[in-house]
Amino acid sequence: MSTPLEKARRDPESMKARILDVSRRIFGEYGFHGTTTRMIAQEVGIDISTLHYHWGGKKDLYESVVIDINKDLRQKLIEVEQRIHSLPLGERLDISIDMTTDYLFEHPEVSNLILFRYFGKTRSDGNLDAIIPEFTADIARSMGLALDKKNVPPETMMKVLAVMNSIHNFISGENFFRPMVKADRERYIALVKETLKFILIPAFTQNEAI
Amino acid sequence: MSTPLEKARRDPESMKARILDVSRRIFGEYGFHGTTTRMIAQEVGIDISTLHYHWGGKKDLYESVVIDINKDLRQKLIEVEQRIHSLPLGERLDISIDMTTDYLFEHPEVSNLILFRYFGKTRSDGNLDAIIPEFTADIARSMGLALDKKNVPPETMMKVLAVMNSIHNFISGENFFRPMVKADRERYIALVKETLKFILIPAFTQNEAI
DNA sequence: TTATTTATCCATCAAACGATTGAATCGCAG
DNA sequence: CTGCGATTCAATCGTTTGATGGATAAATAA
Repeated sequence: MSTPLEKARRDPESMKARILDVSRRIFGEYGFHGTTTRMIAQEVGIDISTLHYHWGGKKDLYESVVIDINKDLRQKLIEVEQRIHSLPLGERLDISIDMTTDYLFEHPEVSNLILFRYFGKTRSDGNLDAIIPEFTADIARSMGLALDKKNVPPETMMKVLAVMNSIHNFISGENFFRPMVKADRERYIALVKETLKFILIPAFTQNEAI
Repeated sequence: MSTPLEKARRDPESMKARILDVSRRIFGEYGFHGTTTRMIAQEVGIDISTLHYHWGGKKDLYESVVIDINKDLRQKLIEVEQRIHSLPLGERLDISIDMTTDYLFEHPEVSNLILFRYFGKTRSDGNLDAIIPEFTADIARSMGLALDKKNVPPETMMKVLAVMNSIHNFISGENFFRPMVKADRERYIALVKETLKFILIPAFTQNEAI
C-alpha cells in the first residue's frame, strides 16, 4: 500500500509531485482560504479536474502538503543533529542557526505554512499537527536541554518554541522586514543569522562554564 | 470631517463600533480570506447589508480594523514608554515585557492581525502598514538602542523585530502552544513572561556594566 | 489487434460569497 | 400629526469556488 504523497515523492517528475510542489508554495503564501484550486491548477498549467483526479480535493491536498513539509523539516533536523552532536553548547547553537536558516531560506514555504498553522484558524480543521510537540521535544534533547524526549519540562518546551519561532518569523516575514532594513537578500540573510545569534546564544550559555 | 473609524470610536455603543470590535476578533482568528462578511454579521446579530451600509465593504472594513489595531498598539507603546522612561535597561526590559504581554493577552486579536499581515498575503493588498517601521524605530529608541528614531541601524531594527515577534508569537499561538506545555491560561502567561525574559534580557544586558 | 486502464481536458453544477436594491422601521424636528 | 433623514432587513443578483461527469486520447495489457 502507498499513499498519494508517497507516490508523488517517488517520482519527482510526476503530475502528483508537480501539483504538490506548487501547492506548497501557494498554500504557504496565501494560506488555506486564500488559495483556490484554480490558482494551483493555473500555476501548474493543468485543468482543475486533473488536480482533483490526483489529489481528491482541496482539503486532501492541503493535508498532504502539511504532512510533506513536516517530513522535510524533520529530515533536516536529523541532519542538523548529526552535524552538531557532541559539540559544546555555544557551537551547537551557532551551527544549528546557520544550517536551519540556510535551509529555510531555500524553502520559505516551510516556515510560511508552519506559522499559518500556529496562528491562523481554518473554518473546519482537524488536528493535523500532533507531530509538532514531538519535534519540539526532539530539538530540546538535541540542544542538550533535556536528557530524553519524554517528560521535557514546560520551561524547556517554551524556550525551544521561542527559538524556532524566531527563525520562522524572519524567513516568513522577509517581504515585510527586508524593505524595513533596506537590505538585499544576501545581506538580509546575514542580518537574520547575526540577530538570532545575538538574541539566543547569550540566553542559553549564560550559566555555562566558559 | 471624520472617518467612519473615528465615528465608531467616539460612540462605543454604536453599530459601527460593535461591528468593528467583532471584526477585529474574527479577522484576527481567520484572516482576511478566512473571514466572511456573513460570519461577522451573524456574530454581531445583524444582516449583512447593515454591515455594508456602515463600512462599505469587506475590504474597507478590514482596512479600518488594521488601522484601528495599529492605533491601539501605538497608544499602548506610549504608555509603556512613559512608565519605564529613565530606568536602567534591565528593568526597562522587564517592565516592558510584563506590560506588553499583559496588554496583548487581553487583546490577542492585535497580535493575531499583526502576524497575519507579516506572514500572509492577501490576493489584492495595498501597503497598509507604513506605520510599522516607525513603531519599530520608536521601540528602538525607547529601549535605549538608538538615540533618535531617524537612522536606526538595520542591526538594531532586526533586534527590535525579534523582540516584538517573540511576544506576538506566544500570544497568538496560545491555542497551539498551551496544550503542548499542559498549562492553564494563568500558568501559560507566567511561562511566556519567564521565557521572554530568559531569552531577551541576557542578550541586551550582556555588555552592560552591572 | 483489441480491450482496458490511466490521464487529461471541456463543460457544467450547486453552494457560498460579496454586494446591491427597495421596502420597512425608527427617531425626531417642524 | 407630518415629513425626512438615518438605519435595518428581506430578497436577490452576479461571481467565484470546490467539485463532478463525460468525452477523448494515450499508454498498457491481453
